Amino acid sequence: MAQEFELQNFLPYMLNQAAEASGLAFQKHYKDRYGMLRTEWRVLFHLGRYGGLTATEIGAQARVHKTKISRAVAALEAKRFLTRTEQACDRRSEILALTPAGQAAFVEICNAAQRFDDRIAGRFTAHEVAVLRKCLAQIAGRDAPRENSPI
Amino acid sequence: MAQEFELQNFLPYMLNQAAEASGLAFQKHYKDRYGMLRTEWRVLFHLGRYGGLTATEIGAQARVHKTKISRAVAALEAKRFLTRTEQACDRRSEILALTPAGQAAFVEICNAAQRFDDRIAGRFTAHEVAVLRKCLAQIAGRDAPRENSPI
DNA sequence: GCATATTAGTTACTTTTGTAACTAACAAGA
DNA sequence: TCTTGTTAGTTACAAAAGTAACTAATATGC
Repeated sequence: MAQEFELQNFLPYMLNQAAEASGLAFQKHYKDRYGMLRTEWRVLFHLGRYGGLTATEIGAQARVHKTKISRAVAALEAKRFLTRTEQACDRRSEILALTPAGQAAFVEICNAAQRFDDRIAGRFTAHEVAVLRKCLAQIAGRDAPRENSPI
Repeated sequence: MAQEFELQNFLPYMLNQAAEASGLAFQKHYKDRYGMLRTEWRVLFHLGRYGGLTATEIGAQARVHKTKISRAVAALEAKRFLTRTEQACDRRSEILALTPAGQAAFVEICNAAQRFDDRIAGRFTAHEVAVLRKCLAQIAGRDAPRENSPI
């Protein structure tokens, strides 16, 4: 059995290669352009898309551990892309919101992402893309304990 | 445009989530069981599958940077999973080969991988899996400068 | 009100990875 | 032979991610 096994056809390996390749290519829109890390771009996205949120809310939506959120928020704040606002009712957490500069970056990166996605999808038929998305969603949803796994 | 963009439907994001979920689930077969990192398992695979190779040959086949290979080889050697044999003709490189223990681990992990792959594929129709593999291979192949990128 | 538990977030420490510089061995041309 | 260049691999240092422990604020049960 092990004699016929090929890493090239192993789905987790193929997924990893495809994810790395596309992720690496997309980096230029947030890393090269703004010096952001992936988690920073994700936090930026959630704030841009859903408005003022607390760090915990972002972590829950993005399924990212609070440590990573904390670091990303600090980095975005240093870049003047977001501001924190204390809440009177609960002084433990703060509402995070994008500054105009953060908003601008959000819009630009989202537009680039949309074009990037279109470009990948353009290589396949509509049916193939539909199947791809369905399979990816399925695989991401299952097999993933996820609650607190990617810390 | 940025207003409608959804990270959940962004292919690089979906690929990343699916890769992480499946990769995390498969880890137990090499990390929990043998304390190996992913690159170690990949090196083990190449040696098990293709026999004695030098570090550079593995790196070329697996598209992994020599630094990562070097560290993986050292770790596998410490676990007594491989041995190095000097070449008289070129004393810069050494032929790497699995020990019986390394062979055994290779066989066990490959078998687990085959079952794991079957289990994922089993959630979809044969046609869907074919489309998925085709798309993944395409995406991994393009968009990837790869030569020396993931160092 | 007070002890205890929970929640939000940060900080410290460890492991892994990225990047670059380095040593050693070989190759090739003057 | 003696540079100069290339290749194989390792090591050193920096950046990032994982893990756990921590502080501060709030909630809960008595």
